[in-house]
Amino acid sequence: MFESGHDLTLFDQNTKKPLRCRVQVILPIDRPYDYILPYGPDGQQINLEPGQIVQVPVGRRILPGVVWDGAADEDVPLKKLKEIISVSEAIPLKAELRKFVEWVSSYTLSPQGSVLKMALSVPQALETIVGQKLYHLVVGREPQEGFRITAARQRVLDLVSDSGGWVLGDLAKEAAVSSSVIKGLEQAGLIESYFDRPDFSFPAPKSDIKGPELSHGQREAADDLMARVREHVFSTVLLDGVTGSGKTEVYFEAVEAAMKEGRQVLVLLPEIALSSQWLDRFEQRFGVAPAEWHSELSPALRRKTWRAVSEGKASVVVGARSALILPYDNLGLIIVDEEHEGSFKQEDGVYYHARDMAVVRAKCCSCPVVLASATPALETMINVQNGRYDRLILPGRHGGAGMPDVELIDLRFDKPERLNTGPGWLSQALRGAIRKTLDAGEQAMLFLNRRGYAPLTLCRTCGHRMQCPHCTAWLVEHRRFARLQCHHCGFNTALPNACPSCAAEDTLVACGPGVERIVEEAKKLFPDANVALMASDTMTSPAATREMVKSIQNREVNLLVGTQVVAKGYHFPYLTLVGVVDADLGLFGGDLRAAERTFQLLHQVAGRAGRAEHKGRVLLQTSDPNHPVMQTLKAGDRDKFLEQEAETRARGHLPPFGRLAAIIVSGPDESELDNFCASLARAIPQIDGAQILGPAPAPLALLRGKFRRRFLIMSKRSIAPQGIAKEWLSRVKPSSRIRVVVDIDPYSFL
DNA sequence: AGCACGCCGACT
DNA sequence: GTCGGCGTGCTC
Repeated sequence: MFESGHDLTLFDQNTKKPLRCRVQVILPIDRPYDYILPYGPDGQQINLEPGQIVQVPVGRRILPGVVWDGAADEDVPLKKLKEIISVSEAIPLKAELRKFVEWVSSYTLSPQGSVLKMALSVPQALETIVGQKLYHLVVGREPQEGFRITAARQRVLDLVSDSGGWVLGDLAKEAAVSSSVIKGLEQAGLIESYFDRPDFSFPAPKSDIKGPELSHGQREAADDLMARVREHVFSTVLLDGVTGSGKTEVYFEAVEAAMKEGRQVLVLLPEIALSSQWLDRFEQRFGVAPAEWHSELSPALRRKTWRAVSEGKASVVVGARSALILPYDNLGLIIVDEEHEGSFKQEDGVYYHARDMAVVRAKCCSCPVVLASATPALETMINVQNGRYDRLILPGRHGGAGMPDVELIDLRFDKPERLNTGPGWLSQALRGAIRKTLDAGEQAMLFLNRRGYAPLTLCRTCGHRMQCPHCTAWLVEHRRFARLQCHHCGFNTALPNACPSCAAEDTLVACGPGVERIVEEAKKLFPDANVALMASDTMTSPAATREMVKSIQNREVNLLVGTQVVAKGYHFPYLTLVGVVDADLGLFGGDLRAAERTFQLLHQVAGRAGRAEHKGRVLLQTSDPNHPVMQTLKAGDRDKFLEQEAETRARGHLPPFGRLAAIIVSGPDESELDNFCASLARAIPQIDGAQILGPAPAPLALLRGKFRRRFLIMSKRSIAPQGIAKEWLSRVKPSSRIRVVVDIDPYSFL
């Protein structure tokens, strides 16, 4: 395009060709495009360095992009080329981040532009930041002849004589004048305006605050971490310690060491929304709040944080997985807390596991990464065993409280514990234990990882089951709202009076328990108790959560019913009994990590019992008491569980002893989908050390109105499934109505 | 991801 | 005869 008006200077003096460079734009495209370098005021082209952030025309839009490494392709015809529109004042992306983007892209099989888009997720941060126009007094200036200081003008002058600057609107309002009065004063030179470039820095954490006294074991671990931080070399270390062993205090020492080195720290947490307690602890330790990074941030705060991170003005960032790809100025330490948490796996857009990518990021930055957990993922433990990761073990519980006793309540029909009076979900044994706990003035908690009142509603007359119209899933009754809800797509409908199938009235019955139903039963059984419900839909705001936690901590509530949100690190010092209503719940569904997740969750829930001077007691209601998960929970033997789980996985060549990639094919037309899957199946390659299963209907065969099928690539550890997937899928072209996504290292089997 | 181009049904 | 549905393909 020659519309730029630079016809005379468009060509380089020597080659007579305009200079070009490669720019990766934030489109789902996996290679950079070529662009003509921009022209300076002197008509000369301005050379740009890799990493510089630019705005470029793409089609008929203008998009951000990044100047990429490597030479432009001189074969692209000149008439196709467009000129770079502008260069952002933001700091160029470092080589280490560009490498990381390339790595994530090739590992996840996502287009490079999609990965880059996550790094440039704040378009406002790339623009030139002007700031607010502020007015202040010109000191010592006398009004010119004929310029009268009226009462209105005087009010303005009185206000602007203070030290700060005034925004036009505020000043006019406060002085009760119109903006023309202010403009007039500016014209007369009595006041002047300036642009206040906002300060994007976060207050530096104070490192002079003395941390808590560490035990000998904690001190040793902390010293090890601090030494790693000072070395500036990549290493991965598992910080392994039970709940209450002080993992946070230990890694805070490493955080402090990094700050003293002048380097930034990233702390990844699984659920930032639920971590107000974490933030409080940080503030206590370091005197200031850290920079936060998660989806709830306001646009203004996002911009400020992005800039501060890239300019090294935020020394500690706490965030969800997306904080991993921010443009750090000098990252010196990454901490992944609760590293076993499944929510670190992102499953939309770019499918990546933040824990594993954190290790790669640390490698790119030559810094240590700390994985902290009381129940490490099997993957992590195996990496410790084969020497890829180091491990620091924190001894025992802090403050002397022992681990709680775990007992199993056998729910099988012939067992006496099951007997109870009337219908209900709480066995006689559990009821008795709750009674005793309440009578002793202590707190009890009932755990059931299922929201709502009942997971299934059916018609007593015709047997019709209330199902989501968009998903293969039952609708869950939420009695508090008299509604039926789909927990997969959010579909929501009023609980009908009559059966939608046979029109019989008042025949719909709730089947199975959800937490709301447990609350109902608990209130009936223990009318004297103060029962409270803690679930994600009752903790809608941080304030509501704080309120709830407070009412438990000061014992207004003595019988708590909760879903997995109660497992997340709250301290309830008077809680001595935990009853798990259905310990087997997570074991179903053919998920390869079902046992592991159940163990982790129940272990964590069990850890809620008995933290202060009182010993805790945990009762697990199970129909499968001989299951390894139940047996190892009872024995309190985490490593035994991991050992058994490792054996099971090794036998099935499952991760981490083999590799998996899921291919999810979806579309609105079922027969078209099946046809495509058949042609994919015909093209399945024969590869030594790998096999491809499928197509199988994905467990949620219908999700959000789309039909889904699934293939699974299983390969030996030595073979990367990425290559297989790429080669195989490239041979069968889907129609545009069919979507194919590749999920490397899948976690969710939905 | 957008956005335009392109080819078949209900309308001013 | 056109307006507009969304299927298809491209973006340096």
